[in-house]
Amino acid sequence: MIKHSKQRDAIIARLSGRTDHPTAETLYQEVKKELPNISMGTVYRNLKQLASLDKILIVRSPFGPDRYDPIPNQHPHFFCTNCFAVLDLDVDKNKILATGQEGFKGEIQGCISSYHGLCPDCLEKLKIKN
Amino acid sequence: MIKHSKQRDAIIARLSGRTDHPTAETLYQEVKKELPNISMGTVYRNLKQLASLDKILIVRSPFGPDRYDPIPNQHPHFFCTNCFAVLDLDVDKNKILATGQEGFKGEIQGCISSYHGLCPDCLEKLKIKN
DNA sequence: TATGATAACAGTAATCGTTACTATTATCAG
DNA sequence: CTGATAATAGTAACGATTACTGTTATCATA
Repeated sequence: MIKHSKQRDAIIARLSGRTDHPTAETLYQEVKKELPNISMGTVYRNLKQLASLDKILIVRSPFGPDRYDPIPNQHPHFFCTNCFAVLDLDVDKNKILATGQEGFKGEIQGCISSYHGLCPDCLEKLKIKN
Repeated sequence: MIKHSKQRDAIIARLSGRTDHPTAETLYQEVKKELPNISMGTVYRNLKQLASLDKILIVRSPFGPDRYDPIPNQHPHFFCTNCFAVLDLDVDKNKILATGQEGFKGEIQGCISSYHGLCPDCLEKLKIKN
């Protein structure tokens, strides 16, 4: 049975609406301003709980620590190798899932596809430089 | 300048030809039988070096520790949520890459797609049970 | 509105996978 | 052979995350 907590509220409030996929550390630092005594354990515990309730998404980064996404349904992400930004990509997931299933005898339950390279901003900056 | 080492040879020998995507720990335990004094640091160092020379592939698992693949070119993997096996999948990578690029203003340099679910073995065992 | 069960907490210690450090050893070009 | 240095074994440290523990907050029921 789930009980209400202001810590969890604050974490959700900080995460929702964002598209920058913050880390647990970032969320911790930000929520701390509002609730100075909150601890990392609380942040991790709640993020994990929210993910298991399909309210948010944990995005495993190929580089650093996990990132958190307020959009709960699995979707592809783009990881900038230059500035480490994480962007949402609009890819037809079903198309990719279908691609994977061809000739596979097991049961595919999901697909996580991540792209990497230079984000639009970094590409632009590089173009100006050269 | 790269110098030859029997430790590296042993690691390559143990990994090549395999399709089970062992962890660094597994390789360490196995190579240890041949070279009892080898240390984990040596295993990690060499695996990393080999990957940077595109001789092997580091496969980041969504569950546990990294897995290592003797096939050096990036290709999709299937992760069994039941037995944690990692399988190679034969998917047209270019198709997935193309899917990602639609309308994206940055520069996509690569794509890693991983599938998860039940591997053929686990699916079969589950079918027999029910 | 009390009360008791327990979910959630803060603070801290521990864990896991991996990387860094250091003094020694092995490789190899000249 | 010899000197430069890549690679090593052993160990310590690291970052991200999870587990533990005693206390506090929530909330269904009385």
